[in-house]
Amino acid sequence: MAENLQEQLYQRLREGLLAGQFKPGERLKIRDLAAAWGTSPMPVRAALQRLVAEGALEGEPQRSVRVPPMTRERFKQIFQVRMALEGMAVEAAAPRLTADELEILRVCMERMDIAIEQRDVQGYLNDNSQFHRVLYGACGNPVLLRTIENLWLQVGPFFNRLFTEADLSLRLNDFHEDAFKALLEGDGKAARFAIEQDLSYFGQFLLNLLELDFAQARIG
Amino acid sequence: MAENLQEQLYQRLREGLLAGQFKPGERLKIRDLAAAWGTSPMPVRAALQRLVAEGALEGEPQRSVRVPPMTRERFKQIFQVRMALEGMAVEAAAPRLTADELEILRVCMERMDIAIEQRDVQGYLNDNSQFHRVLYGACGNPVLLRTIENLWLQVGPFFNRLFTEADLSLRLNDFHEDAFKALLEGDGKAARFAIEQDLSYFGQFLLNLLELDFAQARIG
DNA sequence: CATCGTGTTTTGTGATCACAATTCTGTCAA
DNA sequence: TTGACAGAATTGTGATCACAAAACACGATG
Repeated sequence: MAENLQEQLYQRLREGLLAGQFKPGERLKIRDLAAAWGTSPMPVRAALQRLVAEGALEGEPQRSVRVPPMTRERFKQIFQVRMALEGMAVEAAAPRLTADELEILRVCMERMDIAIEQRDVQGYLNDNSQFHRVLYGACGNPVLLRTIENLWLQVGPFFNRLFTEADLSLRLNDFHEDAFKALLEGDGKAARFAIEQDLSYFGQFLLNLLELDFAQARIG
Repeated sequence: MAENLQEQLYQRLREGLLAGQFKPGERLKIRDLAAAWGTSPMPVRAALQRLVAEGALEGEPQRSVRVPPMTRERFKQIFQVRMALEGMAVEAAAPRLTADELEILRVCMERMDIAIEQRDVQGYLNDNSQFHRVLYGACGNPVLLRTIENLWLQVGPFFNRLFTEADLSLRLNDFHEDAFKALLEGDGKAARFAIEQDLSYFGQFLLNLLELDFAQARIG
């Protein structure tokens, strides 16, 4: 249980980022976090620097690290890479998925349906995350997996923040089902296509939310 | 000139890695490097941790950081991702290349021809690196660019080490010329295809060298 | 001769301190 | 009211030290 202190703090920060607990543009100060966690500044510094190296945070020398604000451009840039890599991961995973993993995917889909019905945003996002994570995890390529996780970390801070229950729509789960059927038949190409459609649909959704957010920022 | 100390050390280590100055499996010890550079262990630690976060070095908790040994599997994994991302970068760069950048590419090709003729391995690798770097740099997607650079950093330590003058072949520059012609005509698809062939050819070459290296290790 | 165990050294990790660069705050001048 | 500027407070960076875990060397034991 007792790992490295800096590793623990890294995990906490990472989860916080993925959960959207930090506002884009917000500056994370070493001493503040150290005081909050009750540690010395040292492991906090290490954890922050690691996140900067991974692209999850941005920091100029001699200046406070901050959560990178999301722009249309950056979102599109990340999206383009995600599309290529996650598509590739699905296609590679298709012939390698075990029965257990398929079962997990099925359960995730069930729970997403329920979450949508109950308008439980947090639950939906969690299961959506797990669905994709399990799927990509079976691709057999750790380098690819790691790169994908990095990209998720870069979009996480903003989309968990913007996505509200008003945006929950049954359509969101359709592509998961398409992908699942294709995977059952071992059709990698079709699964890839379905996931790419999922990303595309979800991505367009988020892009709209981002525009709305900009508009609101201009007013308020 | 005087940036962050840890940034400077990071750059030095990075260059050293790309130049193949460190053997795969070699362990980099904080105090040793600090003594060698004449600094305190602190900025060295930060630089090493950054490289670990980028995947260029590997380190388990409470253990020395080391240069990851290259295996067939890992090489294929990295290669698969490189193929997708570098191909995408070329296609995106094709309509954006300026006349200046095209000129740089042309000069790189010229110099590679000369380097091959003179059996200047180091010169060839430098220009090859610059050729690809300039090409990808024009893709207009910083996220993509950063990811590609990370992957280069992961293969760098081993291929600059294994590639010797015996392996210099004129064929190596053919695909660059194909790509260049396609770029002049603004044909992104063709340029992508040429670069993918280049990667494929070069990658197969390196894979063979890797096998030879394994065989030698088994004997010697 | 091989293998395990023990004591020593090495090495990463975290805390504390010193310093310089940045950021903040309040005041003055246009 | 707005802008710049000087002082103070904040904050990242690097050095030094303390400690525990890992790596190592060497002798005991089968």
